Amino acid sequence: MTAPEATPRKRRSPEERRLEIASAAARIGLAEGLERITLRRVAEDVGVRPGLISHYFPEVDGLVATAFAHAAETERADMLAPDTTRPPDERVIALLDEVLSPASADFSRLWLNARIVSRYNALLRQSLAEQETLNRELLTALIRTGVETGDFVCASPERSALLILVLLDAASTYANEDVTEVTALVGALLFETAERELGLAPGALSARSAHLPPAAAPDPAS
Amino acid sequence: MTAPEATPRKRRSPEERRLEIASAAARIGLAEGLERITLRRVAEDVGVRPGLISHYFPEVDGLVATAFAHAAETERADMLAPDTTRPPDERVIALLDEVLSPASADFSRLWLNARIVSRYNALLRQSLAEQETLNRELLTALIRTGVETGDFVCASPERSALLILVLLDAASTYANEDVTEVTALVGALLFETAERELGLAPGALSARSAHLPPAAAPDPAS
DNA sequence: TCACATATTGAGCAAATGCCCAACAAGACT
DNA sequence: AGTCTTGTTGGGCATTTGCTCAATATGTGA
Repeated sequence: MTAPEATPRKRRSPEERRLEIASAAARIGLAEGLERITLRRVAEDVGVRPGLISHYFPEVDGLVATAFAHAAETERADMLAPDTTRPPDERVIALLDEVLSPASADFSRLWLNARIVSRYNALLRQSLAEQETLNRELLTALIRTGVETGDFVCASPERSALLILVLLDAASTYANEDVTEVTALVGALLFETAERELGLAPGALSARSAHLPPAAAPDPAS
Repeated sequence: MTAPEATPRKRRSPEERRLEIASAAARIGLAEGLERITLRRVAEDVGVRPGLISHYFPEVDGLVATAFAHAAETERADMLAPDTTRPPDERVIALLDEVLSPASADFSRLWLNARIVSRYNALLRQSLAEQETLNRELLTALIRTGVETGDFVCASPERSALLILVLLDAASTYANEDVTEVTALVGALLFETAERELGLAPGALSARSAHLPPAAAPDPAS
């Protein structure tokens, strides 16, 4: 049925091709898992012969690491890009909402996946550490900005950034299953914790959450 | 150097052999990852030919699922076994301490690992869901007991159990890296959250934690 | 228009994995 | 001791994977 479809050989600049391969690999890793990034699978997606993939990435481990980095950068550009046009609190809300949204389930899974695979892949391990650091630095910077503008009150932005990032991970650990229940629960805790860490009144963030967890009614009186 | 070491053929009862294989697979999965559970690898550990593994587990997926279940049951027996001899609060503290301890890093990793691999392994997916449910039920029961004895005040034990379990996952997500910082941070949040969920005074649990996070000084006044 | 640098292919090797099955022998039973 | 059930082996086949390398042809520059 499906003819082998021998496309006429197409020649590209090394940089262009490298990027094309990395993108394809990132797409596969994101949609199907990092384990599915194989020479032949990527080659097929790019419309090229497996040998060419090896030519640009002498070892698959490097390709996987690059693919992860590529995806992580894409995600970061979406969620943590320095953006001076919006107030810090609004940016924090957007970040939390984004990660809690089902739309980012693939990215959440990818991070988990990377943590597991990095056990056997030193390059990926390094890439993971770098991306983690970058995210933490950007969130720290965002919190610092908020402190400077007077929006936040926070003794240790690095500490708070880490705590929030870990909780974001937690919220997405169950990215496989019916997330609704877990998301709602952890989402509430996440907003609550963020508010506390950033010196905000309860509800200051969660009340303006688009994705807002059902009834985040803080009820201190039992 | 290493002679093939042809051990004299040893015959066992099916149940015994099955358990032996499952244990070996669990050990491998725990120490090196579920991806390392292969017919030949397990056979080598058991001291048997690969064909025999196939005989007891017609498909590797089933063996992996069984191995995970085996490990999860072992862990549960250690941390969540019904135990009427100790008061509920003490048992909760022991649970949190246990998971935060570096000694349980392998188990934490295994759960993450299972979540990832279950994407390609339907049997493992089912096993994972079962083990999750069992853990949640046991923790729910523990909280219920605490409510009955008057130790805890908790509107929804199921809800609280889930939240605590998710946070435990979060604490161990970074089981690969230098956990110290993350563990301390999330550990503090974990105890704090548990205390809130169970209607306890701040510090009621954390103050008695053996593994206790450094300075869990609740400081409501900024 | 033609040559040339090099991006790309085609073919293949070695290793690892899952799975199958006929033959073998350990140990229980008579 | 001999028999017979069945746990166990040995060998092998089909796939998939990473990687190599000489040969090919594309598109640029002379």
